[in-house]
Amino acid sequence: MKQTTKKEKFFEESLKLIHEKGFKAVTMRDIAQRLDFEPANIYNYIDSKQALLELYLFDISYEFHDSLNNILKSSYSPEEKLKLIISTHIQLTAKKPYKMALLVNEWRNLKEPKLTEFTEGKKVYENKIRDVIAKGIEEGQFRSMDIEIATYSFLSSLRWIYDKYTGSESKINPFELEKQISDFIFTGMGK
Amino acid sequence: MKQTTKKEKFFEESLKLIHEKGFKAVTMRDIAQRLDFEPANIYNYIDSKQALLELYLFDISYEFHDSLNNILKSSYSPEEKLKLIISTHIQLTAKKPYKMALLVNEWRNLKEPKLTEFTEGKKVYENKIRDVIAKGIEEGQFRSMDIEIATYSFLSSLRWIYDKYTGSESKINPFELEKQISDFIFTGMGK
DNA sequence: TTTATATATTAACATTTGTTAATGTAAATA
DNA sequence: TATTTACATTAACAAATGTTAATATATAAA
Repeated sequence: MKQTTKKEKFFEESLKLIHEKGFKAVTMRDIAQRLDFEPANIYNYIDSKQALLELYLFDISYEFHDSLNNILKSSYSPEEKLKLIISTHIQLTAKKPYKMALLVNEWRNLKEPKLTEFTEGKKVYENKIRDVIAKGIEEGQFRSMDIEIATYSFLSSLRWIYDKYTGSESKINPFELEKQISDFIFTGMGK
Repeated sequence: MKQTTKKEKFFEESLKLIHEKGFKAVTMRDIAQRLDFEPANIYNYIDSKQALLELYLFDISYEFHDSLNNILKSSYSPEEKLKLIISTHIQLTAKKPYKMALLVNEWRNLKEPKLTEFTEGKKVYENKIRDVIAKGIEEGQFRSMDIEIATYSFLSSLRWIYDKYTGSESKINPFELEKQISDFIFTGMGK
């Protein structure tokens, strides 16, 4: 039995609204209307519109960093690490697709100093991925290629996945998705 | 010797501003300030802020559709077609990286009926790509895989490329980029 | 020289938007 | 029962924003 259902509903519906219309396009009045109460009511739950975005973004961002760090701490090979990264990325995205969508599309709307904090974290994350790939090439598990482009390609192969878990269509099985994405990243489309 | 340099400068700088800050975040006063004149001046060049976005978006969108259609009309094999799509996509992106960035990030800010017109076109484009991939699998040029996921993966491998041609860093050679991306898409990262 | 075009300004407008103050009520807790 | 907590309202604000009207000037074309 959940408590404070109204507060939870607020955060849930606001998140979806921001995903649907974009952060800048959503007004406090939009949110209020969706929840069927007056705009002033929102400030019982959150200090400002910006704070709302920050909350969503840093919450999911932390989870990704944390999960990545745990994988990196392990003694798995670079290839196994990448597979784990793919796996946990898809699991997390399947569980929190709307926050993931904000992470991809709305971080630009952060204001300083939060914007810098976020983009620095983003760089750190990407560099960690790049290091795994670099090591994998070095050790001969991956073929020789441009490391930066490989990093971008790898990350972009994961970035669109939230799209499969937002909306009302039947959701794809995360494990099947993981297999398909893994195959694409490691063996490509060719035979 | 170019004519109407001021008008050209307006469209150029507005485009870059929208790319940097996002369409919603850019105000007419921002644009005016960048061009060192008064806001009212903008309306000598364009009817409205929305019209500006529409202009950029449908211009580049048309080029992509046109280029794709020309490739599809050819008698090349699915694999060769995909390679051509990659190639022309990168060439176009290298030539118009800022418009490409808007195409990826700002189309949501279109208003009806332009929004529907755009998203319909997007669907058409993606379906054409899917059909090429489906045919390639059917003919045994590509390995057996989920067609929809392959389509998303293929497209997402191309979607980030504008990032390499905006900004002031040294631009990567498009032909080298094409090789790297092609290799990633067709053979993956593994050996 | 006259005319048309491109480019510019000032001033103001109607809306929209995030936010606050003051206050009330129903439900949960002590 | 008394009191705190959660949830709600009305009314208004200051600032920001897209846009327009009226008008001026420099330049290029006729």
